[in-house]
Amino acid sequence: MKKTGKNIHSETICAVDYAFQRIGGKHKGRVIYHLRNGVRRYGELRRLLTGITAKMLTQVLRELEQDNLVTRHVYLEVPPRVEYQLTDTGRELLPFIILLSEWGRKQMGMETAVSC
Amino acid sequence: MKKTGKNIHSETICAVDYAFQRIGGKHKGRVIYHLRNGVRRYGELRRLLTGITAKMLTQVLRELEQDNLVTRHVYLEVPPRVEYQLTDTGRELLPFIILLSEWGRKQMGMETAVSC
DNA sequence: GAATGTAGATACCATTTGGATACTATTGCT
DNA sequence: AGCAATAGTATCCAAATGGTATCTACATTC
Repeated sequence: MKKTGKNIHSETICAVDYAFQRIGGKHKGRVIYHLRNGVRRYGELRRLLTGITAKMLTQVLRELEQDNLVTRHVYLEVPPRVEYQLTDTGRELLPFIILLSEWGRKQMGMETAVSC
Repeated sequence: MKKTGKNIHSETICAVDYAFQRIGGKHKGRVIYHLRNGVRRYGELRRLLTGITAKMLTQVLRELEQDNLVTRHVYLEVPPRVEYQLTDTGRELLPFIILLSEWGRKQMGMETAVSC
């Protein structure tokens, strides 16, 4: 519970700002990118997104869920299973993320470039 | 002078991360957006980017300059005149920013939507 | 001589964000 | 009984980010 106040995009007026608030942040783009091919389990994402801590991954996923960019599906099993998937709205962002990653790859120089 | 260390994208390996480091942050997208039609003076940008302080605008512009996304042209006049412009690399980002702003506008609902 | 305008710089503070570490619950496996 | 696996929480701390207020230089204008 984050105090109170401007947690959800408050009164943004600028569409560019608005969009950046939804996909900005350190890891959001990368999470969306790794959901590009469909369903992923929590643990899978954690292994894919090297350098992210459990706390951050959870936090980012929750924000994306609240933002209606991913869905979270909990299976009542033990050990637990939770699957994440892009919503239609989230999928609409994919072209952008993918193009951006291509731009990034180009800028980095092909040697160092890694899909992710 | 920001301490020392990982100021310039350190050793990012992920192209998505890399791209977000270059255009992420609270105002970068919007600054790029407002440079979409060519040259802008510092003061113009400040008036266009409502809600940004002089400090932040300067900081963002300097980062974009270091990142080779904008050029800074100082005229030795009094009162001073400084003009900013996108580089070719920066211009390559425009399609994405514009698409993103369209996505944002769509998401916001047309009523509230404002170009910027 | 004082005020105005431009494009900042600088110091200081508050908030936000991110990270390290340890901990939980439950079942199956050995 | 003890351990592994999954999907997290909780707590505390460090760093990054953003904001406020004040200051500068210099020519022009009042």
